[in-house]
This record gives sequence, C-alpha cells and structure tokens, in this order.
Amino acid sequence: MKPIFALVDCNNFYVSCERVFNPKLAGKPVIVLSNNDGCAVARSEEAKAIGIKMGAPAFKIRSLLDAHSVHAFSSNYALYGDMSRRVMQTLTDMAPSIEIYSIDEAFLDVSGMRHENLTAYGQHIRKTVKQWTGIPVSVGIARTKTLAKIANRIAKKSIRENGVLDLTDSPFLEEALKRIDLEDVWGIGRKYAHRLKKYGIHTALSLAKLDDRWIQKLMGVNGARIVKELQGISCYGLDDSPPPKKGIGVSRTFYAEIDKFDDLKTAVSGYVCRAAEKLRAQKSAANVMMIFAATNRFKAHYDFHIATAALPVPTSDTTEMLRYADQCLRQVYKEDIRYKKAGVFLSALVSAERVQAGLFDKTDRPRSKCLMETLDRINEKMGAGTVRYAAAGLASNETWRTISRQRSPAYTTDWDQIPMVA
DNA sequence: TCTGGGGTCCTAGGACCC
DNA sequence: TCTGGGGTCCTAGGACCC
Repeated sequence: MKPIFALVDCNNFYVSCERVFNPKLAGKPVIVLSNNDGCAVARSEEAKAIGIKMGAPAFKIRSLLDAHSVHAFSSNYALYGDMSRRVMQTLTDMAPSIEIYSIDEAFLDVSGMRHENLTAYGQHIRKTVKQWTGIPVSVGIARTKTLAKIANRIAKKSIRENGVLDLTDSPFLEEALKRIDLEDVWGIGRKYAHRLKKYGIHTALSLAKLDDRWIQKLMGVNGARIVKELQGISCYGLDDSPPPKKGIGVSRTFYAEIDKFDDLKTAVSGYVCRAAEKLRAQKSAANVMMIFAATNRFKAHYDFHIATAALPVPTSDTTEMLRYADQCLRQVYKEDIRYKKAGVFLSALVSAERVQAGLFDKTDRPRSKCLMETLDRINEKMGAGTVRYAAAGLASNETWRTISRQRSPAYTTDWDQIPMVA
C-alpha cells in the first residue's frame, strides 16, 4: 500500500502559546525572542507583515518594534514545552501512528484513510487541536513527507485553502510545485539553492524533473532522495520511535562577558549538570566529554578553545562529570580573554544498562546511581533546580547569567502562576 | 551597548589491514 | 628502479533541520 502522510504544523508556535493565555494579543504584532532577548525567533503574521525577519537581532529592529508597538516576549520554554505535549497528545489520539518531528510539528500516517475525505479529516484535526489546546495548526497531506511539507506551506499561506491542503494524487500538484521556491523545499538550504540556480533551476517543479544521476553528483544521495520524494516516490517513512540521541550538548551565550576562571567554572558546571540530567533522562552514559569556551563571534578576534576528556568508564554521574569538566576547563581557560559563550558536549553515548565497570574503577557505582536517581526524582516532583550542585552557583544575580526581561508566567507548569478566572 | 540553542546525516580522505 | 587492490573504520567538515 502506498503511504499517505499528513504534516500538522503549529502556526507561529511560540507566539500562539503566548496568545492562548493572553487573548488581548490577538490581531496584534507579537514576537518571541531568543535567550538574552537577543533575536526574534517567532513572529505573528502581523509582525511578519511589518517586515521583522526570522532571527533579526532585537537591537537592530528596535525602532520597528517601537513604531508598531510590537509585543516582544522572552522565550518561555517551560510553557512551550508543556503546550507542545498537549498538542502532540491530542494528535496521538486522532491518528493510527504519529512521528513527533519537532516541538511544533508532527507527521501522521493516514494511509488507512485513503478512501475517506482527507481534507475533511484535516479540518477535523484543526478544529480539535484548536478547541483542546488553543493552538492553531495547518495540515498538509500528500504521498511523501517532502510533498506534505509543501502542501502544509501552501495551506498556511493561502486563505482559500483554509489551513488544510490535500495534494494526494491531486491534479494541482504541478501547479503547487511551480509555486514553491527552491529553498523552501525540505532539505534544500541556501547553499544548495544557490548552486542549483546557477543551472537555471528555480522552483520545486524544475527540481522534480531533474535526472537522478545528475542531482546525485551535485548533492549526494540526499539530493536524489529529495527529487524522488517530489516525484511522489516515498523515501522517508514514518519514524514513530526515534532512537536515543547520539550526542548531548548544553551551551549558553552569556549576557555579560566573563574573564575570571571561577565565573566561567560556575557557568560551565551548570551546563554540565543539565547535560547529565538529559543524559540520564534517556538512560544513556557518555564516553567522551568536551568543554569549550569562546569569545564574542561578532568581534574582530574570535577565539574558540575546546578540550576533550575520555571518561574511563561511561558515566552519567554529575559529580564525576564535574571533576572532568574542571580538568578540561583548566586546559581551555586563559587569562585576559573575555569569554562570551561556553558549553559542554557529551558524545560516544551508550546504554546506561550495559556499562562495563573498569578493572581499576574505584567509584562506588551503585551508590552514585542511587544518588542520581533520587536527585532526578526530587527535581521532577518539586520543580527543576530544587536540589542542585553548589558548583553551579547559588546566586542568580551574576552579571553573565542569561536574562529574560519580558518572560510570561509559567501558566501551565507552576501552581503559583496558574491563571485565575475571576 | 545589544547578534540563540540543539540536533541529524552524508562525504571525503587518512590510517590501517591483508 | 619498479611500487596492487580492496576493504573497514574513524574523523573532520559541510549541509541541513527546527
């Protein structure tokens, strides 16, 4: 049976989350900013219409924001993560199988519904998600994931489609492909679009008509797959149980630059604690740790230094990882450098259950495992950071820490911040 | 003054082996 | 002086995604 995919994509997701709890924002220009209130990472339609670009630095669009009274929010990941879970749960209940592709997108396998009216089904999804979560979504339906992406894009932009477009065996498929620019095709970024345009290829339609071997030479197997997908031949199936991550990283840009070792160590220790938590959450242990620190990449002299530690036994123990992080950081750190960003990468991950103890290992592993489990359980129940390592700093007023001047309340994840209905 | 964070996959080339 | 062929594994870098 040839597959059919539906791509459900939340409209301007972070902005929509803010609007659910603040209805006065409807119809007004709204943006959500990245960490340190740095760049615009989500924009309402009104904000896009004003000319605010994705990723625009806040300081460069300041006058635009003021002139149009744009509502700008700091990122509220606790809120967006929780709203995402609600949307995904709703979709899970409505489809035979689902692949959660990102925080605001999911592919559904709708092959079994091919005799039904898929447009009506799409409308049903839209209505239900909106009703149960308050989040508006668009639905694109097609024979391949790449085509479903395209259908979704058109559904979102075209008023006539009313948020849903089914391109399955559609006579309008060619017309749709003609309307899609190269760089809007899933898997074609700026670089490849530029290269293809030199050969006179400008739309998804001209891409779909390319010769197999020719595109393979230019873009490798991925390019050949994209072309096939555009032709309606499915190369990417539905992946409903994504494998554990192969690497885990935590990094931040500081609000103010750091030049003291102790401050840098406090910052990095915090990131290591968070990375170890993520590692344990997916039941993995790491063989390799990398610590890096860098200066401001927008200044003339850019410095980036990284040190690697091979962990003798794969571990997810925070205490142990903090020790190695300290060693690495001593190799990285230099006086008289003003650091703007630092982070940790954990790689060569293995399943925590299959860790072999080293011959000369002196660590009491069962004991440390028990401690970590207790720590994670308390923090899950009582809120993140209830119990934490002193190494990561107890003060929250250091000048380098990430700031969020315009953060909305944690409406759905904190009892003290739940909206009241009077 | 002020510019995010976290991932994936593929490929080419080097090291090494028989 | 002459200097094969084929395979695997690993790594760095490039390109992409949200």
